[in-house]
Amino acid sequence: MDGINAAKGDIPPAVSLRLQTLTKRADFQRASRSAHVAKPGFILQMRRRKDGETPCPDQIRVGFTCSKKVGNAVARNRAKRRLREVARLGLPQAGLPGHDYVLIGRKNATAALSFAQHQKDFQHALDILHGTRR
RNA sequence: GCGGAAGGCUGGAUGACCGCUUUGUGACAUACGCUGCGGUGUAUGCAUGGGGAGGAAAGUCCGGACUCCGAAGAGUAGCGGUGCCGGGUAACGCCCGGGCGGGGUAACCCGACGGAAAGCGCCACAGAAAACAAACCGCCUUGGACCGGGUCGGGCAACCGAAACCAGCCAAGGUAAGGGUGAAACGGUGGGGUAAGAGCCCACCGCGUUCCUGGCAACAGGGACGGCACGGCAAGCCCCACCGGGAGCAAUGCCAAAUAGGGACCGCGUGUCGCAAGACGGGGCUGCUUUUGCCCCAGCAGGUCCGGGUUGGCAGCUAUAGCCGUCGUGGCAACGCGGCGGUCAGAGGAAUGGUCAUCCAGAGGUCGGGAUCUAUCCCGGCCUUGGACAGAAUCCGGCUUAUAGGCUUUCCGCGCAU
RNA sequence: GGCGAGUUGGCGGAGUGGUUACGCAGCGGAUUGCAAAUCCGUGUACAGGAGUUCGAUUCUCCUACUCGCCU
Repeated sequence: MDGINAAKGDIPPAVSLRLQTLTKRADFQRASRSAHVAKPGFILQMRRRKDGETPCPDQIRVGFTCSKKVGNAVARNRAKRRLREVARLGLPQAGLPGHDYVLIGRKNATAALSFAQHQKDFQHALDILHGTRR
């Protein structure tokens, strides 16, 4: 273990409430094979990580992605920014530790729907995935 | 006032709450490293201050900087590019000025704009002929034969004979004016000339050669001569002039981690003198040659491939061929030179934002008023709607492509008034 | 991000400056008691836009889309 990775592993538990961003293609592919909920503005996927997969087992990780169907680079980046804001405001309180979440942007709707509607849909989708609502 | 032409600038504004990234400061907290135990370095958090997308950031079409390939020097073969002339520039296929050709009433716009008498190739169909010209029809002359018409003679007539007048036929020759075609037909128009014709001759135009004048040049103007000889295509091959070594920041260098530090093949190769330093010689180094240079000469180093591992971090990485503003100066201009002031994103699955409110452009509807022959236009109120193209990825200079609108300068044509 | 290649009927796939082959599929007919196989016939294409040329699928430029390689 090098010094940098060792330092990350010793971070106190309070810091793990922060969201970490998914970057690896493999993580996205694993998430796509697990449970998902579709909303007009986005698709939410959730996966429980196996033990020992990351140094910090209680961390919530989240990823954002948009296919080329969403539009050009400006449209894709705008969709990802809005989804990132939704996750930043809602996920640290409502998310379960040790899980990976992936938000997928959809054509037109992600940019067009109101922000309050997105937040409502996000909470609803989380409730379904966590099993507290059918 | 209407219609146009050429540029330049701009590319929503303000506020509130919540965030991201970079950087300065702190003597604050946590972790780790070093320690001479005084400290010090790095990372993270916290507090506070500053910076944070474009005119095209795009396409990757050109030119460079930079890095590696052998130090990127010279010549040459091949390949690729550029292509009127002069200037600007680090350089360019870019920009400016000029020439020539084409378009437009004009302002102005457009042009891959060297060479087709160096050579090869192609020109389908149609047409007589598609490239050193030739001669199918036609026109003309001469000769022959005498079927037809006409003429003449004989005969009442049928008919017979003569001459070679007309048309046709055959042969020899002249000619290229005319000929359906085609993208393109071997100078054009007019006159003379001729058997018919023809640059055969003349005038003008076009073309070519040569001389003079102006211009740095492209080229322009004028004179003399020639007498048609020279079709098109070079974004077909090619010739001429000039330019270019190849690859690209996922280049390249360093650190850490991890695996079995593994296997196969190729190339070079055992030199001489000297105690040594070194010298000589041999071999290798981008298609080839050459100059200098580098490496090797006893087992080290080099190359290719296979198998396995990693998919991390740091540098390169953002400011100088700088750029921006302003003043002076040289130049028709592009641009150059000098002074002063300012300094301008550096992310890395990728920040530069999210939400809300108000305002300003804009569009639509409606109401009221005014102008006008009408179409319509102007002013004010209310409601609704609504923001073009588009996101840095090593960095610069260009080109090209996409783009709702708004502001502004100069010029041209027409109409009206003076 | 950088570099390179391609686009021809419904599908695959040649081609070249002068009317775009061929195979499979589709449709119609023949054959058969009915089908399959076989035979005959038939329709449908040069990614889009400019330029060069008498003429462009081909040559040149721009635009759009697709695919591959490089850490």
